[in-house]
Amino acid sequence: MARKADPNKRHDILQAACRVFALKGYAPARMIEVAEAASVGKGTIYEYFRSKEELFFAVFEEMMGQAGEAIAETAAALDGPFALRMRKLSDSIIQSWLGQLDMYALVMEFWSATATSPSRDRFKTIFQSGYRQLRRIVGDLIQAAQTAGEVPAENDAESVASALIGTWDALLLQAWLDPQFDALGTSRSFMDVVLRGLGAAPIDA
Amino acid sequence: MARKADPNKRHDILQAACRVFALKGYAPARMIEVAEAASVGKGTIYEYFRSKEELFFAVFEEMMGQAGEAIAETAAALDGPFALRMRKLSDSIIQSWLGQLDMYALVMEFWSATATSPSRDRFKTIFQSGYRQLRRIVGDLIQAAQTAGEVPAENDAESVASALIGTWDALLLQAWLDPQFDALGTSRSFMDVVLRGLGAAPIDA
Amino acid sequence: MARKADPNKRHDILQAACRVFALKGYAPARMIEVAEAASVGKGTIYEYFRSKEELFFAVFEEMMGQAGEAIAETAAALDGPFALRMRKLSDSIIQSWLGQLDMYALVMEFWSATATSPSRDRFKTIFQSGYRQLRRIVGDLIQAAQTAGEVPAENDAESVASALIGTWDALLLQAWLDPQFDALGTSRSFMDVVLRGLGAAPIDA
Amino acid sequence: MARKADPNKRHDILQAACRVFALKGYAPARMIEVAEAASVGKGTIYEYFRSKEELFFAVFEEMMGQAGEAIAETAAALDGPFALRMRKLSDSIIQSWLGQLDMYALVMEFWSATATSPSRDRFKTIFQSGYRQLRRIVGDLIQAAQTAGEVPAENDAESVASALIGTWDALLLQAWLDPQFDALGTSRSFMDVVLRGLGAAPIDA
DNA sequence: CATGAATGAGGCTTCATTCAT
DNA sequence: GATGAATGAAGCCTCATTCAT
Repeated sequence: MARKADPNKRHDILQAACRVFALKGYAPARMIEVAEAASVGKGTIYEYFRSKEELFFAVFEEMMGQAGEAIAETAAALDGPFALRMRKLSDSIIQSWLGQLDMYALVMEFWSATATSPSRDRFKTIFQSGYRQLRRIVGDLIQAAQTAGEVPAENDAESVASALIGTWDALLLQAWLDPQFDALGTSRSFMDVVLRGLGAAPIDA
Repeated sequence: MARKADPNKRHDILQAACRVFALKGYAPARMIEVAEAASVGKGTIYEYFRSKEELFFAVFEEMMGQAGEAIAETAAALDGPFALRMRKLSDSIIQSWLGQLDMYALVMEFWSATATSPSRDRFKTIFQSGYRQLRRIVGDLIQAAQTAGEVPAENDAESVASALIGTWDALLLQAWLDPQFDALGTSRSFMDVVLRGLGAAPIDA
Repeated sequence: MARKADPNKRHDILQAACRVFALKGYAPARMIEVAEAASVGKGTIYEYFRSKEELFFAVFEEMMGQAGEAIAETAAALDGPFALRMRKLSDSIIQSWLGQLDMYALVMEFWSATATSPSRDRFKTIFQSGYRQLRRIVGDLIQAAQTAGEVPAENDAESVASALIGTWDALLLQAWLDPQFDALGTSRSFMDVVLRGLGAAPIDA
Repeated sequence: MARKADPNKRHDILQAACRVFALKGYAPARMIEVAEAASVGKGTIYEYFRSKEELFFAVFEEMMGQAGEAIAETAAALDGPFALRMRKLSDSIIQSWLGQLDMYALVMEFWSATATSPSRDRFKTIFQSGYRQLRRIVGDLIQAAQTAGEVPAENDAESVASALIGTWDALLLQAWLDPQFDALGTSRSFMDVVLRGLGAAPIDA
């Protein structure tokens, strides 16, 4: 990824591409639309990105990186009893995405690219490492609670972590599908069940 | 009379399109590939489907319809105590999709179409009704157990249903992303937690 | 022109083709439209006509033949003084076409085919012989009057005939272009001038 | 700045399209042929014209505009007695078209488009205004002569104008149909008759 | 560096024609 | 003979990419 002179311009283009890809999808998006959205000439994009595909991947990397950082920061700031920490993490993830639900279309495009893009492997790798990171954060949270004796150790922390991540993902998907859907409320109700299943002390008791 | 219309031809084309779209994705898929996969002429596709878009939507409808039927059948055949019924349903869904994991790429194309296709609304409608159906099946299962006193009524059946469905979805996604991922095992571990959280009697006790 | 068994069906198809070609033009007309207009199967057309081109040419031949016959009949029935005969012929031609002005679109298609069709020569030949026939009829009318001493012989009957034919043609064109245009009145006014120019006694004197 | 837009390119394409449409006709003409004739890439045409249809219409507009201008100029330069002015106008029109008789095929395509093109109305409008302009020029010429007492006022100038225009049109058509046909001689003979009919003093007397 | 005019590969789709029934 | 399902050649047009300015 040869970065050219003006890093601002690169970033502008990335931002513009993000909006355009989110709105139209990868294949239907036109390079000219990205150029116009970034207020640059069509040729300028190619000064910063080798191709449409490359641009899309760069958007993907950027977005995943930011999402990962945001979660890592949130996780690092967690405190209080186990159930509360889990609730906070869950709420934070759900809420941050609810605040930019229109970006979910973009996530779908990323998944699609992971399935069928000529460079699907790059997409796959990033997605996998993202999942791995998230799984580790959640898994560590549970294991720490198990080690600390806050919850019994009988459950497989890894599995629960994987499943919870999936649940968040999917609740956001349903929210995106149906604006009426109460993703936050549903996630809280469900987290209560899961936490009880894990043997955690209820939050308010 | 002319060459009698082969009543299977529409279905053959649909099958072929399913394979091609799954393999290449909607936009990169070529009509000629579908034609060749179906062993028909390029023009023949247009005897049965107005356009590429229409063909894709038909594949979507067919697939969602079949998936819905399969789950409805499975749900109708459930018996035994609550925890077992849930486990059976979960296992059935996970296993049936694991058996055709390559079709998951297609599901992602459907999501992508739902986000950005010109006829996204049609996709959205089908997806929503599919989710609604599944939510009802799972929700009814839980409520029946609550009514029967098998589990306490304190939890919101609807929320748990929504979340569980999402979890299955997302576990399969992870399995598709990483062939090493044990979706079935993870789902079982997680279901144990959830069932305990719901207050259900353990399966083997 | 291999005529097949059922001459009625051939005629039906010809009629249908005439309507369709007049309405849509040669290139935009679809064989299926002709088939439907003739209430026959698409393949049936090919039992009677080798190709679309051939069908179009057959329509052309038919139409030119009928037009030629009609004019010949009219001409044969002319009587009275020269000016009256000319007026009658002129009126008859103008009126018969005004009665089927929508067919004028078809004439334009014929001209177009004469210019650019792969078999333009066949079209050209028919058109030329049609013009020749008409020129002879009108020319003979004038020459007969010259011979009979009804008008002076100083003018070139052939030239006047050619020009008059063109005038009728073009007045009908203007009528087709603009439904307000009074082709009959214009032709009468003009014929008066021409007849006076030829030295004919006025019709009403 | 990018490669500077060649201001002639639009015109070059128009010229090329003119040749190709004249030679092959609208429907059989291929965009690639136009591109090659203009020595540009296929896509370049679409930088200047939205579609094949649009290109064709542009050719039409251009041609009608030029023809109109040419006639207006000729008309403005007319002098001498009435009969001479009419003769000059007639000769000028006939001769200018005889000099580019191959363009007559294009005129026929325009007529055809006026009859059957999806945008026939645009064609119709242009044709009508062209006819109106020409009718006014010729009509004014006659009326001026009537006003000046050069010819009696008994004839309808408008009608004669309409008919004469049609006659020129149709004589050129016959010339195009048959290269042997002497359009100029015929038009002169006929003009003599018409002028005599109008009561004009003979040219050479 | 930035630009946008020019390009042409390639896709979707149409439709005249064929031919099995 | 009549039919219409099947076909594939061929065309219009799009749009990512290039490169002269």
